[in-house]
Amino acid sequence: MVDYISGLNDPQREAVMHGSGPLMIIAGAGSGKTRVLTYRIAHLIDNGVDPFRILSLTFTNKAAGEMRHRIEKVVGTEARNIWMGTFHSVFAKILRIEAKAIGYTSNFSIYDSDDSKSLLRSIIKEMALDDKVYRVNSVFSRISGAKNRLIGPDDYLNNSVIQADDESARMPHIGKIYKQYALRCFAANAMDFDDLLFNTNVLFRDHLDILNKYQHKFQYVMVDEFQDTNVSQYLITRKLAAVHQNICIVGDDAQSIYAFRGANIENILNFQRDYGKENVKIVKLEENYRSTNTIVQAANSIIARNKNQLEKHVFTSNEEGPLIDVIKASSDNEEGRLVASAIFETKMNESLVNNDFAILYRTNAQSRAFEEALRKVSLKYRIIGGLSFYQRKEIKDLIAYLRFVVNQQDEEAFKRIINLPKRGIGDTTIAKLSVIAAEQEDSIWEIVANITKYVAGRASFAIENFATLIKSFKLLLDQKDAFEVASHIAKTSGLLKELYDDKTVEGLARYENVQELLNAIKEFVDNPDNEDKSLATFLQSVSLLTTADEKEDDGDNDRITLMTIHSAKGLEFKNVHIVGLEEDLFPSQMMLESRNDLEEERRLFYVAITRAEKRLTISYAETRYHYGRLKMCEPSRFLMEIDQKYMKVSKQRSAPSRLDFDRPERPNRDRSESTSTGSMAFVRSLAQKTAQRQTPQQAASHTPSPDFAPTSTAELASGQRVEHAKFGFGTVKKVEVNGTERKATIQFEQVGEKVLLLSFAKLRVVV
DNA sequence: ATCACCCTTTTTTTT
DNA sequence: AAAGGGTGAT
Repeated sequence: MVDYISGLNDPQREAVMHGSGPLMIIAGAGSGKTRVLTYRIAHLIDNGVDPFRILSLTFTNKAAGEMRHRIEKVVGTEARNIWMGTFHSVFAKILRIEAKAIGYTSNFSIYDSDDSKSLLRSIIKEMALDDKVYRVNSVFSRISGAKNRLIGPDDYLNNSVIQADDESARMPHIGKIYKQYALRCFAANAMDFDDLLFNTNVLFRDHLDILNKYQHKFQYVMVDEFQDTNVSQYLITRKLAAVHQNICIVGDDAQSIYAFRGANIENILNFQRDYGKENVKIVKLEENYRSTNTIVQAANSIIARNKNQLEKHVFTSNEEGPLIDVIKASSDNEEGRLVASAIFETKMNESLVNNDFAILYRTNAQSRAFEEALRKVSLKYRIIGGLSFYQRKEIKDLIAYLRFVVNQQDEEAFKRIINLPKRGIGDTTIAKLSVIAAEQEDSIWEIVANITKYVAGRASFAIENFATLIKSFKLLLDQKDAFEVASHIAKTSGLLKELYDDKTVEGLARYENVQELLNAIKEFVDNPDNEDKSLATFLQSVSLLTTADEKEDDGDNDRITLMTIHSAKGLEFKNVHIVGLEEDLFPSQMMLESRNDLEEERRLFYVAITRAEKRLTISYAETRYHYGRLKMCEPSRFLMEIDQKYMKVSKQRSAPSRLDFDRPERPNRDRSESTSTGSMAFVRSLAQKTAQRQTPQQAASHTPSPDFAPTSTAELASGQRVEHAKFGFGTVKKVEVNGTERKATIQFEQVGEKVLLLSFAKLRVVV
């Protein structure tokens, strides 16, 4: 037997050895939490607990896979039988088994947020509501918020507080939309992400026999990243653990960064209340083994500003380590270059590998500048998250076919494929079909499948062909495996041919992507670990992939990792660059405006800092292209909030850009008192320090950055002078569109010293 | 029915 | 920047 106890410190050992009864582990960043969780499960199995009776909920499927692997090393292949995965994937699996009890069938579809929003769009249109008032995003987030608090459509409509709230937000009909949305999802035999948890709660509430079955099955329940669970998830775990009371939660309130999707820090406090303060064993893991003292203390200095936090003192006995480097760049592109060259230098000086580096940003859109810069210095990188493989149009198209063949009630999949490839079935025809379906009180598929009964003529011919196609695919479902069905569908539907005929670069890439999807299905079928090889199961696993789950490239795996801070949770790197430390970007303006939650942004920064083991570098840019427009940026307040004694200002590596000469006026905005002046003072001090450090040679070698303004747009009117950032190109005497003088939007791009005008179809600018 | 083009809007993080 | 929606031509 592997000795896994002796290497642990006291609290870690306590947590591992704790037998039955509720256990709460408050685990600071880098305190060896995963190790504890792994050994704890291994310890249980060693002591005779059946792996089938252990449920372990993790944050990503990848984390689950890794943990399973580590447990396997200790206890052997038995580890395969542990129930492990994300909340969504584990309960989707249970819902699939128990679907009948709540009126679904086991081949239900899972709507992703695009599907949900598209359905909401249709509903808002059908209800003749103003989509300017009822914006899909806000409607969706309100419905999602309600579901996460276990408020169903009827509860929503009957809740006077919520109704008053909607009233004051001038969206009194959200309840009706919610109700309609729920009905339509049900009719489509589909669940959205929130439904997977909501319906699990419904299942356990209304079917005590089923609840009982799982309560007894799961003798031990573990929940990792407990601070990121919402009420709906919390109640599921509470119900499941109610019989054995062997529930172990691991969390860190300082790393709660998902309140925006309903996560509730209160859950940690509720835990003690629910199981009785005297019954709950609490273990605090406060020693950080990951990072240098500088990094640990700097992180503490950030989080110390938050009012809402549990008492905890994270410390380390690691070495002091280098100070945190601060890089100031004049633009987002320059930030990319500076970070790339800093990584290059560190890598050479300390003989490190690409895997030792990570670049963490607040928003996915920030990755571009770093990608370009890294490519220029030939450093390999990988991007986690962003526009993922499964969100690409061609992939979603094929998946929509697969979904529809598995479940003909899937309305969103139907809308996607009915005229794809083009088969002459337009909006009018689809609208007609919906009308007939409503009249007959039948599903659209029933009408489509028997179209000749209802409509005759040209349109019906195309529909009949479509129906025949789908019926032929359905027949294959029972005879062939998922891969054969999928590749047959890809070929026969005409999707693959359409992409094959597209010989553009993008077309080629799309064709390869579809092949890649087919490969993934092949792998799924060939993988002996998968008991259930049905297409339905494949589709489910695909829709519940998390960003961290994305497949690694098989070839060269030594790569710098680029990702959002959210995706970085649970990971660690020797060298970390946190970039884009600008006010309104990080902390995010939206977060401050919509939820006024600076504390969550601070925790996010805390998470980012604590990813670093040895060296932390923070950077910001003074100007940035944001949604296509050049924006002047102020350094983030977070730069000041870090205890300054842990920071040093790096030498400025390039000249102030020409942008400095013609900054556009900042729009007037009420900045809150002290922060503004404070951060400006900080910038000045940075500038001073920088100036002092600069040698005369450096000052003389200022070269203007070559790639400043990739593209931008400008409104032009007659007589207006056209200027943008670093270049001007004269006065516009006239702007003509089809011979008529008018205002116009033009696009221009700088290539070297020249300015090219783009997008000229009908526009002539006379200078 | 489909396409090309233009204008407007959005504007974070993720299961 | 990118995506959605609308319009007029084919």
